[in-house]
Amino acid sequence: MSDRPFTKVIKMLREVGLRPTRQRLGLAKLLFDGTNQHLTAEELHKAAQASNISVSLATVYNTLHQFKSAGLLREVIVEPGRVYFDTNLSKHHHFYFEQTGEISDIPDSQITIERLPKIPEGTSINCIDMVVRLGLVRGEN
Amino acid sequence: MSDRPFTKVIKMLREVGLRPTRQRLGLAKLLFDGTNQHLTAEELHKAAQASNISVSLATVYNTLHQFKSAGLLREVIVEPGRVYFDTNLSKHHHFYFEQTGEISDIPDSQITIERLPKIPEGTSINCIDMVVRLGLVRGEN
DNA sequence: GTGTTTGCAAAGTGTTTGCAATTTA
DNA sequence: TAAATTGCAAACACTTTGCAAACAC
Repeated sequence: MSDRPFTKVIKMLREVGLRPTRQRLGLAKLLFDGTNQHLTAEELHKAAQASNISVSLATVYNTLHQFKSAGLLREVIVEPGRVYFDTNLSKHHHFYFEQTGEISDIPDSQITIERLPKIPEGTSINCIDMVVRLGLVRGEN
Repeated sequence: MSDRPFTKVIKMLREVGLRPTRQRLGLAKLLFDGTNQHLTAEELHKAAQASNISVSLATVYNTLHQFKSAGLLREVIVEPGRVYFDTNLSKHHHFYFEQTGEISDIPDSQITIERLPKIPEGTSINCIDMVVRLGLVRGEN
């Protein structure tokens, strides 16, 4: 850690037009640590508490949506009633472990969508989300 | 309509071990009319009311899950906080119209997943869900 | 100082559940 | 009659919102 550990994050936030408040800096530091993460708002809130970053759950929700709108995060929907936010912005798809609720990335190099369907006139593709749902072999548990 | 319009549906329900109650028959008739449908519980409940099929929303939820467990329906998740049920049981993927919240089927013949990713040891693929999210061209609205 | 952001608590949305009354076989 | 099913209302999980206080520039 340098003596100005927030410099990069501050810059990142300014670039997308968000004021670098204490809460945003704390959350950004947890999120953009260089690893690919898939977190719900509650998980991030707990992680923040564990790191002594004082921030309310409502602010975590707001911040996640601001980061998403700013293009710093992607939303992943695999389960009813729960939204994951993904720090990996590159083209990729997801494994979803149905037993545990865990999500992990599938590198784009490991999967190929060969033919794309004709899309209705007047529409354009925003994105293609693929989820490979995994269970345990032979009904183990 | 024959004079025994429920014969097929009764048989279908018995085959999956569900008693053919008035509510299930009514909902099944709406769902399995030969077309591919993508309905939420609320939508089905409204459709039932419109057809003078008296059934509570709680029963619609229960019935949809029973039909799903019985393999008569598939669940489609494209949006946080809303579950669609799909009457098309054949292999296929979905278009999702982000403006309207509508879902439509992509025939499996129009799309191909070429290489499948290596899946973690001890797991098996339950299913692969692909959602092609569509917007309007050129930011029209 | 001015506009932005935060945090709380309340409200909202879609879904599930407990249980008594009803229905099915 | 025994077991399954229904419907209501309450509970639920997750998320959003209104607004006064706190903060950033």
